[in-house]
Amino acid sequence: MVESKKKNERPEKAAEIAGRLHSAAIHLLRRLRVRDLASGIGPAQLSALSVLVFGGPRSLGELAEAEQVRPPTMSRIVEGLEREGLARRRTTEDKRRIRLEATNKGTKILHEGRKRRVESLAVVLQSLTESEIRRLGELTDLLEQVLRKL
Amino acid sequence: MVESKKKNERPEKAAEIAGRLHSAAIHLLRRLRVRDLASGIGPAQLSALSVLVFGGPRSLGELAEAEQVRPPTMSRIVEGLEREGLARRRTTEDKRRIRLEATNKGTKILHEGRKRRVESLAVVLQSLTESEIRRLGELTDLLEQVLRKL
DNA sequence: ATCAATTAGTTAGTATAGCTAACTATATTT
DNA sequence: AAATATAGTTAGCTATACTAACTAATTGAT
Repeated sequence: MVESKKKNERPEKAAEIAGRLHSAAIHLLRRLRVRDLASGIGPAQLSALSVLVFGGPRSLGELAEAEQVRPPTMSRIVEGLEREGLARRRTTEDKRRIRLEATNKGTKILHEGRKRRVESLAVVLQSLTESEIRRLGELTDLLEQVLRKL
Repeated sequence: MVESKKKNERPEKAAEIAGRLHSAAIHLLRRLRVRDLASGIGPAQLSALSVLVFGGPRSLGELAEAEQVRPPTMSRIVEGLEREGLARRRTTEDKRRIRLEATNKGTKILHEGRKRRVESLAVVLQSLTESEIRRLGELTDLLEQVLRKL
């Protein structure tokens, strides 16, 4: 990467940071995925389930949108969740729609799995100084803010 | 989330940040993946190719380790890259080993694809203030540092 | 009130990406 | 020379993604 000291360096800096963030996200998930597997539930199922648990019941289309996948993909993900007894489909007044909700088992599994999954990351974070942890929290805020605009 | 004002709140804070970072990483990649697809090359192939392009040639085992996947998985990823003419296998002195290298086409595709993929993120970043971008850069440093310990 | 259009979800078929187990071929060690 | 170890591949399974085409239900227009 060639460095530029010209006055308009913001776009380059933004692009560089974007690339590094992207790469960091890939590697973070690769490492945490290992722990996901221990719970016997895939990352897409886990993520969808967490929406139901933390965000409450919703339709398949809404869940697909929240998870940024197409409806057929979500249909299969839910199929897996249902097979494992982690979520259920409920009929609604509008008979085309379904209402998806987490079961007690799903809620429990999620909390346990989430803990295990993020545990190793949390361990590393605890080795940081108080101020580094705080700064990482700020990064997360900023990142969440950026994601809402994306 | 219940807030705690007790003196030992670091572990909780770390766990909470770990969870949010995990979730943010998932959603960041989901959104950027959409642009990946435009290049007709999957995310695993793209990521492996970028190691070859930016990090230079290496064996299959080394690449698998860098990418945190098992050798059979990398074998298939390379198969795809080779089929598309983006990388090639070369024999080495030790005839068990292979040397993987990016082709010119692979190098070119990667640079173009990388740009397009991260473009939408970079656009959003540019809408932040100068100081927010700088802070995001600093915080990305911190995240990379954490990843090295993970 | 009926027929067309829209909406919600599923099914079918394809591709990528992950795993383990078992295999082949080469290199190293005893 | 034979046993062991290492590097990759092959085979077979699962999950996750897509588009296209389907069914069923609702809404809208005539």
